[in-house]
Amino acid sequence: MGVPLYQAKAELFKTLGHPARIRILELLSERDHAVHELLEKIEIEPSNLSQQLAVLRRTSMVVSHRTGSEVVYSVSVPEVRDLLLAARTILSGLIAVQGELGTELASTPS
Amino acid sequence: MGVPLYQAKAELFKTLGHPARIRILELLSERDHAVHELLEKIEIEPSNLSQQLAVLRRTSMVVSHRTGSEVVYSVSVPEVRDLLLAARTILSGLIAVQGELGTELASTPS
DNA sequence: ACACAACATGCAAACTTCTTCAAGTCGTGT
DNA sequence: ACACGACTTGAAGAAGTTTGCATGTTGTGT
Repeated sequence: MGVPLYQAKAELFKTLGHPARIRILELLSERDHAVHELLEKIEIEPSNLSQQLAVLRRTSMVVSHRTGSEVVYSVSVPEVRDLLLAARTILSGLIAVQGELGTELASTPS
Repeated sequence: MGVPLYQAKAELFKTLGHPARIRILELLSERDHAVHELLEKIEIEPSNLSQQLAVLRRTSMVVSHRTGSEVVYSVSVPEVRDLLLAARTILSGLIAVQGELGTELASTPS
């Protein structure tokens, strides 16, 4: 076996750990987008977008192909959408937990 | 609204983007563990483990409480397990994609 | 052949994260 | 009160990431 599974997982999550890359994947999981379309929807410099796309390409999370003068990107594994949804669920769980912690702190008698 | 959702997601994933933290969450999603139990199962220095636990604590992904002389950690949001499973699914999807890419490259006629 | 649009790449500065060591806190047993 | 085990915290250097600018590459229209 090559890399331990937990390390591969860590690298996958690290790849997702950037706001621009999240937005890209959210947009691509709706439908394919050309780079200039992404550029319209994400506030970021073109070269920066290219860098972030390169990161996603290196991990094979997205693939690209030229169509005439534009380059179109798509997600390579549709389950990415599930991952983003699971994240959303956990996020609401987390704010609930943080709420509890806050309440506890405010209402602790001693 | 505070922080945009995609940024909160990115931070969640960033928190997961470290092998030790993945292992911790995997172990804790099975059952609660005291720090010295984690230490037996994860190859890492005690102070480093503490640092990683602190990261998970800051994001409220885990909570801790003392029981006598030991400190016991637990996951605060059980859905974390789903996220780890989703990651595993995507990972197998990814190696499949990478396999395809390799094949394509090897078999391209021109 | 030339100019232009659409992207990608190289690189350096600014910033963040990781790792380890030394020092500190908090219970437990004696 | 003292020593010890179980953890946590602070700090600093090493390592990795992010961002933007300048420069390249590759198609398209003229």
